[in-house]
Order: sequence, then C-alpha cells, then structure tokens
Amino acid sequence: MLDAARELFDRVGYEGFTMRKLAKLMEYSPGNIYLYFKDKNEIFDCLVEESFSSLLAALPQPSGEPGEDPVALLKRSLKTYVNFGLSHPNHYSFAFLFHPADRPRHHKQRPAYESLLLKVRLCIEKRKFKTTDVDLTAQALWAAAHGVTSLLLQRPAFPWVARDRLIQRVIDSAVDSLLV
Amino acid sequence: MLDAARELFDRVGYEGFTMRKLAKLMEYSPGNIYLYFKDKNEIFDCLVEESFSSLLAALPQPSGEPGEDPVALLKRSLKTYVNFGLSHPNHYSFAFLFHPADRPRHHKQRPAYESLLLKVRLCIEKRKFKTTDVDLTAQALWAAAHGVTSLLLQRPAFPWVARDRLIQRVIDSAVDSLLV
Amino acid sequence: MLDAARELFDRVGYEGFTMRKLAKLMEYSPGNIYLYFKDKNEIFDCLVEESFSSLLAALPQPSGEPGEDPVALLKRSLKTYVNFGLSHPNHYSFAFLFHPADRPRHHKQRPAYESLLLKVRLCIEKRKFKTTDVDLTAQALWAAAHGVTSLLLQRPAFPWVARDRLIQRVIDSAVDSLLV
Amino acid sequence: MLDAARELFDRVGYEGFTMRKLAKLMEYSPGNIYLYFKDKNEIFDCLVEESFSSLLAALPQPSGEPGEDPVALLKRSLKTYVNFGLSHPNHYSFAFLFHPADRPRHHKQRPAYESLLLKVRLCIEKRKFKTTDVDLTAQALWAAAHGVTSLLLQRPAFPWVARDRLIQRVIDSAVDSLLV
DNA sequence: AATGAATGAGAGTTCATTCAT
DNA sequence: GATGAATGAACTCTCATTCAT
Repeated sequence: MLDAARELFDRVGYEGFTMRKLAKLMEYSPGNIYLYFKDKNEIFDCLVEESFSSLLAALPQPSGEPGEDPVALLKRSLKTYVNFGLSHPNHYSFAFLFHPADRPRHHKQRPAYESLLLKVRLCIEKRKFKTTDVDLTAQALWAAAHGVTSLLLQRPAFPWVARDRLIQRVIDSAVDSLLV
Repeated sequence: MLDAARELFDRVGYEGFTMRKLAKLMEYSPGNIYLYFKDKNEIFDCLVEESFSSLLAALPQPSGEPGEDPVALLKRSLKTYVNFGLSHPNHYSFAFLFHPADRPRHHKQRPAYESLLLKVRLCIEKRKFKTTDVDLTAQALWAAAHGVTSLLLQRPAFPWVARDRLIQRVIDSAVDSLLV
Repeated sequence: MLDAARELFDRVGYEGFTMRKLAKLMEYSPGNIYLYFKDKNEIFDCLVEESFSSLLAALPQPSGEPGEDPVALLKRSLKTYVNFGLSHPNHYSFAFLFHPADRPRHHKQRPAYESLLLKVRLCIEKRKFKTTDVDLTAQALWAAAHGVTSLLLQRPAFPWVARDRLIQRVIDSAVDSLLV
Repeated sequence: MLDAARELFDRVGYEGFTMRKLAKLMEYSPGNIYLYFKDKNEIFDCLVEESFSSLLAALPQPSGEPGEDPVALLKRSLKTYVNFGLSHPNHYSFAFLFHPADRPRHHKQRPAYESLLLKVRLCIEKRKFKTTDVDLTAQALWAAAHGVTSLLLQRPAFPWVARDRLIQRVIDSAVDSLLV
C-alpha cells in the first residue's frame, strides 16, 4: 500500500495526490485507506521516513581502519548519495524534493546529515582540508550533490552530458577545492 | 492582471492559487478572468515565462570590454541566479522544482542556460580554466547553484550556516576548482 | 432559499439537515449554496434570527394608557407566545427547540425575554403580584408557556385535551398563583 | 453492553454516538455489535425504554397509607421528574425533545403519564383540588414540569435564577393554583 | 466588457453495515 | 462467538469553469 502511495505521489506530485486516486489505484474503496492510516499526512510521513531509512542504509560508513583515506570515503559517500537518488527517484523525491510547506518540517534527514558531518570531520581531523568549518563544508557539499541529483531527476529531457562525468565533475570540484 | 496573479502566486504559492482568489484580489468576477486567459494553466505559463525573462534580465552580461574578468562575471552571474531564486521562491519552485507530469515541460529555461554557456566559454577562451568542455562545466556549475538554491528554499527550518557564506562557498568551490 | 432550509431543518431535525439535501430540495447543485451562505452554521443563524424577529413582532406591547390592566396584558402576551409557536412551528423550533449544543448560544432570544420582564415588572409595580422577584417570576412564566408549546408541537399524536383549554389552564395557573 | 452504550450516549449525545466509538469503548470489533443489536436504532430504542423505566422507578408512588398527603406526593413527583431530566440530559432530550420524524414515536412515555394521572386523581378524590378534570390537570402539570426541564437543558448559558428556586416556583405555581 | 448565478466534479473524511474467515 | 477488512454512501466544502444576461 505504501508502494502504491509512493508511486502515485511520484507520478502526480504532492498536490495531485488524493486519497481517492490512491484508493482507485489499489482497487480499494476510499474509506478503506483510513483503516491503515490516520490521514493523508500520515501516509506522507511514513513514506518520508522509509525513504530516509533506505538512503541512510545505502551510505558507506568509515571503516575505522587506520589506513583509510577520509577524502576517498567522502567522495564515495557523495557519489553513493547521488546514485541513490538517481536509482530510487521515488525515495529521493520523498526525502528531498516534495515540499508540503505547511507541514512541520520532518527532521528525519538529520541522521543522513550527521553521517556527512562525520566524514567531513574526519577529513578535517586528518588535516586534508584547508577549512575547519565542518558545518559550512558539509552543507556546501550537500548542496552540490543535491544539485546534480535533483536536476537530473527533474529535467530528464534536458540535453545533459554523460551522467557519470557530470556527477564526477560536480563532486570532484566540490571536494578538491577544499584540499590543502 | 498578471501583476495581481504574480502577487497572489507569490503570497500563496502554487497550491494556494485559485481563480477565485485572483478574481477577488482584482475585484473582478471569477468568470472575467477567462476573457483574458484560456485557463489556469495559461496564467501559469505566462508567469513562468515572465519569471524566466526577469531572471535573464537580472543576470549580468559580459560588457565586451577587454579588461573584463570573465571569472568574476561568471561568479557574479551564479550568485545572481541563486539570489533570484531565493527572493522569488514561488517562481523558482514553479520554474525549476515542480514536475507536474501532465504538463509539457517548459523549455523557457533554455536562454538562461545559454547565457551560462556563454560566460563559461568566455572563461575558457581566455584560458582561465583547465577544462575545455563547455557543456560539462556549465552543467556542473548550474548543478551547484541550483543545489544551494533549492535546498535553502525547501528546507527553511534546517540549521543552515549563514546563507551568504554558504552560497559564496558553493560558488567559489565550483568555480575555483576549474581555474588553471 | 431560507424557506426551503427552514422546512428541511424542521422535517429532518438539526442532525438530519445536510447541505446536499437542501441543494436537492431546491434543485440546486450542492456548491451553489455557498454562494449565499458561508456555511451550514450561517444558514442556521439566519433562520434563528428570522424566527426571533417574527416572534417579537407578534408579541403585544404595553399601550402606556393609565387604565391598562397589566395582568391581562401579561396573560395575553403569554397566550400570543404559545399561539405563535403553534402556528409557526418552524419558527418556534428554530428559536427554542433545536439545540446544536456545540455552537455558542445565540442570544437573540434576549429581546423576547426583555419584553416579558417588562410586563412582569409592570404587574409588580402596580402591586398585582405577591412576589417582587422579577427574574424568577418571568422565568417561571416562560417555563410554563414553553412547556405547553413544545409538548403540543413535539407530541402531536398524544391524546391531548382541547388545546385552548390546556393553554388557558397553564397560563391561568401560572399567573393567578402570583396574584395578591 | 447497554451500559457502555448508555455511558457513551451520556457523554457524547445523540449526534456524537457512533457504532465505532461504542465498539472501541467495549474493546470489541465494530461488527460484533450487530450480533446483539440489529442496528443503531435498536440500541437507541433499548436506551429509551430503559430511560423511561428508570424514570418510572424514580418517581415516588402513593404509599396507600391513609394519612398520606396527595398534594405533597404530587409535588414530589413533579420535582423528581424535573431532576431526572436534569441529571440525564441526553436521555431526556432523546426521550422528550428530539423528533426525528422518520421514526415512529415511542409511546414508552405512557406509563409515566399514567403515574401522573394517578396522583392527580388522588388529589381530586381527596378534595384537595378545585378542578375535577384529571386529564386537563395532569397535562397542565406535565407542561409546566417539562417547560422548566427543557429550558434549563437547552439554554444552559441563559442567566437563570437559582435552579432550585425556579423549579420550586414553577411547581408550586402550577399546583397551588389548583388547591381549594 | 463584464457579471452573478450555476454546475459538476472532486477534495478529505466518517459512517453504518456486511461478510469471509 | 468474534474479528478485520472492506464497502459504499454520505458528509461539508472548494474548485475551475461556463453562460445567460
């Protein structure tokens, strides 16, 4: 049922999503949905939560081994982030693109951001970066990664250069410019 | 009339925009709108077009003077783009973020992209950049700029660092890493 | 339209009243009602107001002539009240019988009560009554009058004695017991 | 189960009473109710019946002792009636105030009326009353008692004088005016 | 050129009720 | 006996749109 909802949300956007369409999609009666979810918002919340969970699960974690290259880990991480978005557009949409502005922002994204912070901090601790501002750096990297992801997802018809090159370039630019 | 529509749209966003509200705002009758616009979509199309026009108008153009620094121009240009998005959140969302699958995508954004291409090409011609791939570079820069803009717009509650620093950092990173 | 609403309210009661039924009754579309009334409550409010106005208009007023018998006026007044209820069941229902408990009580009834107070006060001033408690007396009289009215209206099938005799008796009992 | 229904009904009133709430209150499944009651109406019918029974049970009965004062008994009876209504507002409303025209009127109230007739007859037989019309007298008394009860119930916000005084006055007036 | 009245569809939600299990 | 899932109709209300005037 969440799958159907996700697909519908993705197809018609937040505004276009209606309980009735969902019901029809599942060949249910409208009222039946309310046996499983309190209301429309609850569905949305569930989807968002699910999406953040899978994103988080996909991200690589520092191994803790002494020889590990923190910059490589960071880059791998960012690339994973982008690829996750591209290969799970539904999840990415829920996590980062829909914006029912009237609802209290979900802070489910926090763990993912923490994970990024951690990796940035690692780079800084190992003196790989010129900067020492963890938050600023993490947010700038996030912005870059999110930028490619969302553009590629939302403008599929645009004449993009080869995806991989573009992604690589964005990440390299964002990270390399920080290196000592 | 478009002004009223724009103001309403700015105030209430896409979802909140209704023909009735527009009519009341102009002290017209609802039906009267249809004398000027075929339907709601046409209004939006106009609005989007206007938005892109004013974005384009806001973007700095190369002066053609020999002493002009193309890199500075490029950076200024990107910053303008981001600030335009931040100060017209509804239009930026509407132009770049929504994806109502049922409507043909507007390719109004094309001229803005061309303008970016032009400036990148300038940098390359003046041997400021290591790279020579105009499209790849332009798209990577667009991604970065779009990334900050959309994140800031869509997650207003997130504990961002100072906006200006973040924007500056993203742009600097993206551009500086290209310099010879 | 108010007439239709009144009739419907009266036929099906407050809970049974729905916008759809009203629409169908008038051979309108449901949404059309909202051109004339903000919502269901506003309809109800209008009806209540109307009803109190006509009740008030029906009640006799003291002539001010010196020879006027205040007790007779009071009795006439009470009888008018009851008869108004019996001959305008719709109005009476709206004024006194429906009870949408969740809504702030309408104080539209106040003027009618004031009118009763006035007449009671007259009797007391002219030393016709043993009591001097204006409010207590007025409320007790109202209770009696309302009692007959509502019983007769709401239990039409009950084997009542002759209406007029019953009404007369209730009023006489209530008033005569007060006389010096 | 009727107890649960009664409690629920007492708490939320007629409009607020739903099968689901009843089911949840009893920790049953909604469908389960239908094993015991045909439908919602049947529950209400039972409730009403019960209400009338307990009203009847609450009413004082003539002791048959020779010294008993029938007028005092009558007054006590009327007072009990009013207080019953005030302390079971929902049931009183349901029994005496609603008039959902679609349902056949319950004549469950008959025994209560008989009980009143009986007491009036007693007063007349013992030559306490000027009148000899049992029905007229009983109905007038009922009207008075019902009048206070329903007004107090339906207009809780009205600035009533002290309840007890009002009730006492209404009953005294109605009865005393009959005394020889 | 402009309006007011009207429509029909659709929104989210809740309800009494049924029925296979 | 009892349940969970399901239905279908109803609810209030809003919307884009039309059209006679």
